[in-house]
Amino acid sequence: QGANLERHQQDAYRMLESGAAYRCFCTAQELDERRKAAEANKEAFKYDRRCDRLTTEEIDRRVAAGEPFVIRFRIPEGTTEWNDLVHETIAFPNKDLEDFVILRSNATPIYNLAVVSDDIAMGITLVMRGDDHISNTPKQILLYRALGAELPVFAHLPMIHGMDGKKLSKRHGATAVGDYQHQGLLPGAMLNFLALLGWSPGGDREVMTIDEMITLFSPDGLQRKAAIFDPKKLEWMNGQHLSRVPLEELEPRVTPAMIAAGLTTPGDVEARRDWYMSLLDLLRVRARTTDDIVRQAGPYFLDSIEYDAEAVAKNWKDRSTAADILDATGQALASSATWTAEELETTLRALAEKKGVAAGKVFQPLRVALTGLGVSPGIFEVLIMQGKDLALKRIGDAVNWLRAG
RNA sequence: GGCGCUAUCGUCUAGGGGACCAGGACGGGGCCCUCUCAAGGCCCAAACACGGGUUCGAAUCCCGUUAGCGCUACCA
Repeated sequence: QGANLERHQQDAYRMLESGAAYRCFCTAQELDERRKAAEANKEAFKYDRRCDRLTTEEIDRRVAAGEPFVIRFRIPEGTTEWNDLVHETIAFPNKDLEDFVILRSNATPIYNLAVVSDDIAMGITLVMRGDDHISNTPKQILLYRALGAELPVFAHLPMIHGMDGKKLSKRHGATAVGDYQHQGLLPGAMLNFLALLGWSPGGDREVMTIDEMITLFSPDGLQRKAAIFDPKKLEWMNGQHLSRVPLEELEPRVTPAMIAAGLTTPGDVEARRDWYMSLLDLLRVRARTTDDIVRQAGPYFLDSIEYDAEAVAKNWKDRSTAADILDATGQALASSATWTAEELETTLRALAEKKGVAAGKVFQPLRVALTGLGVSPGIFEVLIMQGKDLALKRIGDAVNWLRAG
């Protein structure tokens, strides 16, 4: 830090000595007043270089008197232009630039000096940043030249705007990346989504892994237009990644939330890892975030469940009918020997036929008994994931609950 | 105000003079699949900002207008 500051100061004084910069004794208040006056007259304010006209004696006298000063960079005549990696040629007439401060009166550097000085020191060859820095670029180029350094290549990427069309920033629409992670978004999905705002591999390619994006990348695909951040598409993108990512990769991103929700423990996950993995595989299909997975997971871990009012109203409309069908279902299932999807299906469909009702009239009440919800993965998969003991217990509980009410 | 950047469906975009009465995706609507919900499949509505050029021919090239955004500090 101290070494950097020292270098910044040295660079500023180097420009002062070479005549590329000069001391300015105008105070912030004075400048502010002149700026306001100009604004009142509807004139564009630009520093009038009055301190550049000071005589050497005058400057020496004021410095010796301990008067505070800043160092200003003197904009030369001409035009400053560069070949931007994404915009091609961008040119600024120097007359529109003003003699900007590079070193404050407290001897600390202003941003433009600091970046240039640092980038030179670090040997930076490519500067990629947001479009909002385009107007800083001519000033920085002039600084590179005054410092006798080689220019890096500049690439100005489009901004990302919020749904209101305004620039997203610390002050506007800021969401910490950690928040997105807590919302159950996968890093790969976030990166994929963000990459597509401002870049396209060409063609119709959209869902990509990080490695794929890297191999597909080319500056030609860089966009010039600002993009609007659409949370809906981000969510969709996350759902895509959720279903495609290898299970082993997904597991560590879900388990902490599962544990935090009190559904399981590290030891439990370890003990029945195969079962746990197939549960994740089953639930991720209809999830858009890892949080969705956690929300759906309750019925497979908890001892007892709550019945969703809506699901009950819809699928257990008539309590005694529901209790009877569930009772019969429980009995049919109890005699199942293999507990495989095929056998379960055969058993339940046979039951429906025997009762003279559509299969759904058996499946839906069962779904509520098993999960408490009207929505879940396929009923046979639920039965298998829960296992015979738990499933039969759930059915028994449901029958009791229905007959008690 | 000055300067700069940008301009294809609501949104992200493909497109680089004829292959475009403009393709894909999100979102919306409908259908199929189906034990529910997703996923998946199929279909529909939806765009080249405007005006001038250049050219045999412009979404594509040039100019202007308009609009949006950005910058305009002893902030970064």
